[in-house]
Amino acid sequence: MAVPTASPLFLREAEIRRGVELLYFGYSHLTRSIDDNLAAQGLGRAHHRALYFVARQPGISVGELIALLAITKQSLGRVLTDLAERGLMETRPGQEDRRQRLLRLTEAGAALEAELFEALRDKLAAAYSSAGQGAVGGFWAVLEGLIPEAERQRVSALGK
Amino acid sequence: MAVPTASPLFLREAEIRRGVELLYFGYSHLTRSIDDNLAAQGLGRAHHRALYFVARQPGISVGELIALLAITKQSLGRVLTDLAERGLMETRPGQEDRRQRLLRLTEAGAALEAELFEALRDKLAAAYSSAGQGAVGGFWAVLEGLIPEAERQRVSALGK
DNA sequence: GCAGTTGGGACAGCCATGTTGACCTGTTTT
DNA sequence: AAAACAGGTCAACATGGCTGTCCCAACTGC
Repeated sequence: MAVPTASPLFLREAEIRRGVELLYFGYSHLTRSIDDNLAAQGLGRAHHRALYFVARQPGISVGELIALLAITKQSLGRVLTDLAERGLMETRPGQEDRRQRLLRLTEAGAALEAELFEALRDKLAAAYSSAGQGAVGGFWAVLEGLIPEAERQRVSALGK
Repeated sequence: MAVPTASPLFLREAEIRRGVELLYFGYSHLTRSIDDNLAAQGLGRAHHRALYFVARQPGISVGELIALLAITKQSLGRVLTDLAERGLMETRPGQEDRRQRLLRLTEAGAALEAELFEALRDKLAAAYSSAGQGAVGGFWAVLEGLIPEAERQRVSALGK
């Protein structure tokens, strides 16, 4: 009866709440850590997400980026326009399908992305390090479990 | 020289990017999983955060909640007003300091929070389960490392 | 080769949620 | 009694989501 693992739904409430909270605060602090730098460039988080994923996958099409970020054409269009006007991003027509606009960062864009990434890296590296090597795999595994199958492939493909 | 762990900053870029991406997508999917339910009540994510933390710590003061959420009095005030008008939350003056308005959920509020929590629990329990028991500790440990010392205490205190 | 679909851009307007600054009311502290 | 504090409120603004509509150019299939 009183076997600890016998009533997972009930007993795990504390573990679940802990996970929800740590995920919320961890995510918040990581993202906030670059807000000042972004604001100094006149950019917001939405700009950073575009910058980040284009850095990660140069030549990505607008449609693919929309699917990845799960936002609308309109929302993404705004930030892409801003980034292009600031000389941080540029587009080239696709070779196979010339309707596509393949996105890539300019040198300035890549430099900014690298600078922002540094802050993320420092924070996350410190967290990896304080948690210990073994923890990182668990961290990844749980987060992967939160991502629906279909999307998980898209995400893994980023590390292509 | 060529010891694998000898150049952490350089070698870990891939691991860091993986962490950034999984954290982003994992957090996104978890939060999106309750958006429909919230929207059906005419509420947004900001309302849920207030609901969640008041459920977690009944009798929390407005000031403490502001500190926890790291938003302004104005922003929080809007959602608290909405929640009170909908009969989901109520306030009582503090006994020791009668300037304080201590927050708690009404029965209806608690019921709604429980319903929303169920969805979070299902998603996160599935992730815990697919990742394996051992992974959960690593998941927590890395996230804790992302939270600044001062705040970490506030967060741990939630499980009081 | 023409029709329909698709990739992308752009306009207009709405909503949620964050921000600041100023000011008011009570209550507590000194 | 004065100052500090908890909280509420008003006004105004920014960001970044959303919808709907319309357009163009390029690709695809009959």
